[in-house]
Amino acid sequence: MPAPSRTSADEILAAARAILEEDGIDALTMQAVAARVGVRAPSLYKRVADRAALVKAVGDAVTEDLRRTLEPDRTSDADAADQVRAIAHRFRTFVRRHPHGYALLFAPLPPDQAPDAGALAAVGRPVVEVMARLTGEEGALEAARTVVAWAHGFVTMELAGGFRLGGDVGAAYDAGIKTILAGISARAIPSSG
Amino acid sequence: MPAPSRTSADEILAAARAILEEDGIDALTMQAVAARVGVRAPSLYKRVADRAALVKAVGDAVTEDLRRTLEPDRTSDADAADQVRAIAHRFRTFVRRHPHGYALLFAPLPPDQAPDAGALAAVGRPVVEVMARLTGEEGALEAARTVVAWAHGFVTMELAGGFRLGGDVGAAYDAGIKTILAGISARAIPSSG
DNA sequence: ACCTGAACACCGTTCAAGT
DNA sequence: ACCTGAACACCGTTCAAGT
Repeated sequence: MPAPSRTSADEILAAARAILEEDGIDALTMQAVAARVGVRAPSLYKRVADRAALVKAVGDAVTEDLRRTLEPDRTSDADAADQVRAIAHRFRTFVRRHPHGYALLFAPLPPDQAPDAGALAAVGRPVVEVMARLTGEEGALEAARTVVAWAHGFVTMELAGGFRLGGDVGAAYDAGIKTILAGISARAIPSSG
Repeated sequence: MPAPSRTSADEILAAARAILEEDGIDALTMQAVAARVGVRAPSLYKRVADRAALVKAVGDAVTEDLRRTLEPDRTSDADAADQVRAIAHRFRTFVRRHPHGYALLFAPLPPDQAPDAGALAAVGRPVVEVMARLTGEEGALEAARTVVAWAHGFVTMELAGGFRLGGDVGAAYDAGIKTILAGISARAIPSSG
């Protein structure tokens, strides 16, 4: 006799993400996920291979959300530097809203739990695209990497409490990106845009 | 009848660090540490409060090693920009030699396992010190934060595999720091040094 | 076809009992 | 004093048995 499904892979993934964001990675147990979707832990294995696959799926979902968040506004007529600043601002807002999710993307995880590295690398593509208008195509990738590394480092250290030494962290963030952009301009011959 | 000690807090800490560096944080179990020092797991509780305290001690020890690694060479007569580049280079070398240890410093850990945030923040002090010669005292802290955030972000993404898209990563690192320093120079009025 | 309790391996931790 | 086996709570995972 067929027994009706009481949950689904999507519901399990959503529950896992909610638990992660609320209580962190250590709280993301199979039993907690099962309780949240209303089954017992063994039933989860009908939908997901194991906990590692579930953690990976969560990381991949966060990656995709972040990618969408950073998509450039191609209808904007703001100058390229301002568009980079806008992307950087959306990035920091995302990370502050999803601190546990973002931390998962760079957590020291065994390979079977780590999110797809290619997809994660592709998240920075909008920055390369906009940067090409500041540096030309040749220098765009390197300049984008510098901006992305700085932004990632800044928010990671902010989350870790490394910037408590004073002042307005948001203002420091905007000052930082202006410094980076100034360095990029000083070292590149801008093209038309 | 007193029983002789078969291990010590120092030996336990060293064993924990070795296991972390060899096999990562998930391999750092009380049983693995106990086996390495030649006792059973319950005996560890005579020397360390619990696993959380041991993980924190490992992180604090890594922090202290990193702090020593980044100390500026105060006898050097290299110009300030070259000294910043030298510190950045020692930083990347340290992280590549101790990837699991460095990852631990920014891992999403419960508060009782996280390394001391104040000590971690103090690791960047040499950068502030040298930067003051480029920017003056007022701008040194902000400029140092920008360099530190960028360097941290760069190596973190390098470890996560985010820079596979090609080329010489070491050269990209040096190019990045030159860009940052150019931006700092462009936005600051240098003092004498 | 899916769900469940029971079972197993593993880990952190406590504690009474050994020396 | 320190060490140990046994025990407990917890977690991931498998599987035979239910519907």
